[in-house]
Amino acid sequence: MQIEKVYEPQRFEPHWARWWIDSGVFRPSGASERVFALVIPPPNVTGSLHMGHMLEHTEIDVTIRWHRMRGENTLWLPGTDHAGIATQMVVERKLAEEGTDRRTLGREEFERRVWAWKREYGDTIKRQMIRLGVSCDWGRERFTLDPGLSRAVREVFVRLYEKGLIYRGEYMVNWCPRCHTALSDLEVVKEETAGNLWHIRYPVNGSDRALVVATTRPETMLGDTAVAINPKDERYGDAHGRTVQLPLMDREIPVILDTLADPEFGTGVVKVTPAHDPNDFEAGKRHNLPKIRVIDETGKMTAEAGRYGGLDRFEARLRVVADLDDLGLIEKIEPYHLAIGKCQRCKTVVEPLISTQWFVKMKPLAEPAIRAVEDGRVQFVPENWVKTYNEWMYNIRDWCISRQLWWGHRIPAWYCGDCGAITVSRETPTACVHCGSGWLTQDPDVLDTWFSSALWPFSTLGWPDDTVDLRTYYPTSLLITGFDILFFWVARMIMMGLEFMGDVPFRQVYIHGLVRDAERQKMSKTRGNVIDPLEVTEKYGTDAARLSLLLGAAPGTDIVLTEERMVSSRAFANKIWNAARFLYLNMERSGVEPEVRGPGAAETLEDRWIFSRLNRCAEAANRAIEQYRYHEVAQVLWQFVWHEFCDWYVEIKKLRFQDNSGLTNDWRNVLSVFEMSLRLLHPVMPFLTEELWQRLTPDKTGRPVSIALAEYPQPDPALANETAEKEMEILQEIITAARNLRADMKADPKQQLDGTLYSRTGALDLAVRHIDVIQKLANVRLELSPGTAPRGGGILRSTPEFDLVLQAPAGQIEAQRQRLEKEIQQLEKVIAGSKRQLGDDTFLSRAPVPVVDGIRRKLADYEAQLEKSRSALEGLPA
RNA sequence: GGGCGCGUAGCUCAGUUGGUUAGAGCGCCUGCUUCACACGCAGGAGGUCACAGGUUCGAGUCCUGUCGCGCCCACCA
Repeated sequence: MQIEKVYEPQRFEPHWARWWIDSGVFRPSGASERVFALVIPPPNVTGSLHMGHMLEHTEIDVTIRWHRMRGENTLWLPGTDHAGIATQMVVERKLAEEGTDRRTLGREEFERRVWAWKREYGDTIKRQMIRLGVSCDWGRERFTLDPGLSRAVREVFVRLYEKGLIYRGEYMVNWCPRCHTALSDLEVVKEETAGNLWHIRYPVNGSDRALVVATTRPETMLGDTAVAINPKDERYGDAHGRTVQLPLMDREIPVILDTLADPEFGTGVVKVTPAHDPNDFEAGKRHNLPKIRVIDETGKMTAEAGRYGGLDRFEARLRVVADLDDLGLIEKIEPYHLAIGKCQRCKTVVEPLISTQWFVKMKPLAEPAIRAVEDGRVQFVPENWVKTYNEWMYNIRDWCISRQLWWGHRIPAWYCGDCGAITVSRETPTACVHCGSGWLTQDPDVLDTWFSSALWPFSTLGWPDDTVDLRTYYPTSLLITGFDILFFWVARMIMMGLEFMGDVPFRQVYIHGLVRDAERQKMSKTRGNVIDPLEVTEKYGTDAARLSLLLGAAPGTDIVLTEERMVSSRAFANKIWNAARFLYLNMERSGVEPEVRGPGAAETLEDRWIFSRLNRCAEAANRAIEQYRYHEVAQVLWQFVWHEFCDWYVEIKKLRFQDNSGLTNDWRNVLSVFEMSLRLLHPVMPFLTEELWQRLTPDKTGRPVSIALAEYPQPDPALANETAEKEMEILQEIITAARNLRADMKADPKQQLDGTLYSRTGALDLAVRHIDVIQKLANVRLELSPGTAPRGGGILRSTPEFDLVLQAPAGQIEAQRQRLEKEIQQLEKVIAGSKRQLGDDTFLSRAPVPVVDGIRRKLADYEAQLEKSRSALEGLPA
């Protein structure tokens, strides 16, 4: 058998990757357990894969594999970033045709091309989406891809509309002048920016005085239709009922009394621009003020802005300020920090504009969703996300769902050219429902993508039809996702699920951390600080990348991902690989077939021990996955495989193997433990374990075709063996003590040292039985003697169980002296601590008995140990 | 302004319900090319658990406050 010295993941992953993906979309029948998850982008669509996805998919994948290996059927619902994934597929293919490596392009250029290709290859994209089983309705292009989802979207829209929960209204919306679309509140990101607060004088008509208003956006003054003061603000009593002259526009506008003005802030006087500020808009409604739009959809000043018309809004600001300054109307300018809203997608400064849009009334939908979480029908892991969820749900605002984009589900509303009324309909209407006219035009807008995403848990199962899938799989059991889309998606799925299915969409929501880079920055495509999964999986292997992510994935914490971590994960993969290499090569040498026949009799201590440890490991791993403690899974397996199986078990077994010995019990047990370890590891490191498992069992008859379908090891009380664990522990202590002494005296590793092991306990008998193991692993030759070590016999290390004395080469006792002195110091410290506790009556009376007993026992050990160390120190030659 | 979270070894982080001398990986130091693995083996150094109080027989763990950091939400011009 040829096995490479170093594990080269690239050689094995592509083959299994294909299987991995295919296996994902498998539909069980009569499922008992359901898993609800996002699609894992196929490896050939890596363009859309980033570390955040990878973490999410890894956690999902671990969970799915675990369930499947436990014989529980899973349904994995492929999910939602259809357009993104499909586009990336096209782009990847296009690049491959061109022979361009996407990594040489750079993010920006890549994104640019994605957008270009999106338009150019729209048709191909749609076909690809069909292949992926995803769906999208390309609104502006007027054809429908997936009748299912489109139908569900229209159904929901119509039902909500008929219930009065969807309405069309003129409101202030967040408008992106670059994307030319309205945005929901959530799509606006606030950015702290240094700006100015301009104080502008507005002369009061029929009076000498002027009202000074403070504003951060002077250009909007062109659209002012009032000036507000607080009714309680005594400073401006004389201005009540008067008007002011709006500078630059020479318009007379009223002074209104409104709580909009906060006497504490600025001058206490506010300019009111109902067309360009949400607060002013509300105030304008209260006072029936005209709304003058001075900025248009492209961010340019309108004709209403007089001589500033046509100017860019930022240019206009400079001109307005300059002109006001010329007129001597600038009272002062103070620097001011403000949060400017920007478009999440393109970072353009958002412009609040009055516009007619479609909205969903959220309060009636939010209330049942709040209750569902409160009474535990939906459970968050970790639980503290409930607070965040509630915070948002209790303060929820109506949701602007119409978008002026060219992709998306088109709004099923038609306007009548004759009577102007709206017809909302599931099917394309032939006549206006109000006047019967046939002159109908569909609303050109499309829906927010999150609108259809919110329907995903049931639309993917066939809703609105009453399908078997729907009845079987709704509600699903688990959603794994990031908190960044808690509001965008999770909350809305819960609301829609309750509204249309009458039940929650999922029982549990596991919320993972965000992936951050070494500088603690959130990794995101737009920020450009991503570690490219393509690169790292190629460099370190997908298994190593997965393991690195999992090791950091403690619930409730973010993940800092560094290359160092992947280096060590790769080392672990290599360690497993080489353990296998050792086993397989030795099997050949021994004439053993590389297959597993199940464990043989556990005749030796190390066998009883490793089975007991394996059992504990299985127990911990199962529990950890069940509780979504992925970091613990990884850690527990790492510890067991490396530091128990490799470091001790295999090392001991080396002494047992002889050439051509055939299939001994030793072999059967080693292989059995290794094979079970592979199965335990499989969800965490699928490729490596699959490859090794296949090599281990070349004859597949009677076995699952893949390790992914093999049984996940479950804890078995019959394997637990306290005695073996305790004995092995002492054996390890003896060996470690000997190695310690060797290191202290700087012994040549090749030189076998003589010594004596003294013991009055079972350790002596243990040592007698395992003297070969001790002598080989520590490279010493020991005599065994009952009793305790005599003074001055050599250098010593002792435990409550035994004293080990080695003959020190001359001149190497100084290290021993220092070590003993330090040890004595430490012991004195802990003895003092224990004594203090045991001397305290309240402690004795209140602490539980086992705790007190434990400390008593420990104190006795410490004291015995101290005695030995002191005596050893005194026994050292001066 | 409101809410959430974090501050533990040089670095990145664990530490389930308070209970023996606080852990891991990386890095560092010492010694080893021992025929599975230098992506390795053996050994080692390194922490007043941010600070100050409090509860308790006992606090890294619970409570209060302070300082520092991060995130989310919010219509104060």
